Amino acid sequence: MILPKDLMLGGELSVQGTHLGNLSSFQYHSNRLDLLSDRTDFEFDLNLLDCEVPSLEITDPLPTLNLDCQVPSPSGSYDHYSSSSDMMSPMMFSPGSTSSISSTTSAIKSSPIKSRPNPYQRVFSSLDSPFSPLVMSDSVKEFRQLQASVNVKIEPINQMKNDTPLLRQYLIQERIPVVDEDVKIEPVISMAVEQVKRDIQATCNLLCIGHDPCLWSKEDVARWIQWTMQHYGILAENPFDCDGSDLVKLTENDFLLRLPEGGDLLYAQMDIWRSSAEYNRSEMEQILPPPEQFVHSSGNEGYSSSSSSIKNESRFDISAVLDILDANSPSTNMYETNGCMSDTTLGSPCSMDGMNTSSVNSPSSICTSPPPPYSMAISQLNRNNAVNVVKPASNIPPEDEETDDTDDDDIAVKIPTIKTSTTNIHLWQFVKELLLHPDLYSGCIHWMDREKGIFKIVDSVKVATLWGKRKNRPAMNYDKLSRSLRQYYKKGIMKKTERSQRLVYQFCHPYHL
DNA sequence: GACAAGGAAGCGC
DNA sequence: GCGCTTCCTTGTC
Repeated sequence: MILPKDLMLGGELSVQGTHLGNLSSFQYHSNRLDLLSDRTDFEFDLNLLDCEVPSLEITDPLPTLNLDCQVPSPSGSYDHYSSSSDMMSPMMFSPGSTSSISSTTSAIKSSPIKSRPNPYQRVFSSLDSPFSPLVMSDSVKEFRQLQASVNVKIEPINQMKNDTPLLRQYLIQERIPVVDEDVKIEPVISMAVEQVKRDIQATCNLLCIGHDPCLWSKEDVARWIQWTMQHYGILAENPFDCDGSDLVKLTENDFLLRLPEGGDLLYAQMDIWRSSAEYNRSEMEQILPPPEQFVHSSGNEGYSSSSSSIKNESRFDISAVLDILDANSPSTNMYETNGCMSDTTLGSPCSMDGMNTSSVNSPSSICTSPPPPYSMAISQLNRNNAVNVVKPASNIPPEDEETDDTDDDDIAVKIPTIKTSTTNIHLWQFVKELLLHPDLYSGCIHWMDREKGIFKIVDSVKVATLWGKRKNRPAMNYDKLSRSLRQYYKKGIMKKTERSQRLVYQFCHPYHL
């Protein structure tokens, strides 16, 4: 179940008269109910029950909220909502999942539960929950004792300094309790902001667009729209024929008018990007002296250009910092384990069965989104930061620097790649890149079943050649490339197709998304 | 012959 | 250590 984004929690949580702290969040997962307060985290295993889960009563100032959820049956499960998903991949719900949640709360009614990824959740997916869960599912008896009633008194969340819808959303979804004013909120804000930056940076790298939507060209907008729609499974033509400055002026209604199915999601994403850009601007204004002062203090006339250019360069300085953060992120490791992450860990590739955990998706019901396809690329940014400062993410692919005029180059040049990710890109990412540009590469590789991630290499020589150019391996051939692809079988990135077919490979969920 | 599958060693980061 | 790259063998089509 997804908490409506405008539902504010924070009131007292008591179970059978025992005060358990202030409720920060509650969630239904496929097999458990989580109640989270600022003191601890209660987890109930629904599989141990043959009865309905306890009802939650939320009293003033909000209307009563009655959640009447059925224990999952073998044929269905509750919508799954986990907090550890990886950023660059959409979190999905199991297509077969069902939910029987009824509510009398206006907030809930105004926010119908949809089997779609929550854009806010996706963005903030990679942060660890600050809670150490207290698992109480070992004993049915214990649960039955607690089952009697859970009374939640809701009190308005105190206004936070620097509060923004973005941060509030993060606090709620990442189970970070909203507390009294005297509690330090800065570290939490910092975490949220850094995570947003990291996610956005990754997307920028992937799409070769700037961080600030206001500065996007029409092409940038189209690229971002296409990418976002694809990741949210929105099947429609891009209805936005405008540049970034016009895009950011659109309201949610404007988005919905243009895109009734999914316009709200796109708007939410745009809102995040816009907020982040504004935050960056304010941050830069604090960090950077005025242009004139810059010139005076540094003596470098190179900085005497317009303030906008200075901001632009600074933006990439920040990227370098984010790269360092990214390099230290546990997300990569998460992918490599079993592909699934718990709610309290960072995203990993998981299954689309349960929405969940960041980063790309697997059959397990716990995980959710795929590992960020750009993680490696980002990790290289720091090393190549100098390049970035001079030439921010551009559409100039590595091939541009070569003098080779072969047809392959002509094609490769069109691929929007990032200089910094040129040689560190993973093969599966490269393959996806080709697959995502059927207009350019359908002649050598194409999807056979996009939903299942099955694709066919039509021209093995060309694909290998392109890969070799990207990796600066002139001796690359299909034999070597296919060997690398087969390595992905063990890693869970790809799998053998049901029926062995020549030159046909299949991505594991959710790497193809 | 082309390709699939996988072992093994090596390399660069 | 990871993610390939390279080389190799064996088997299938």
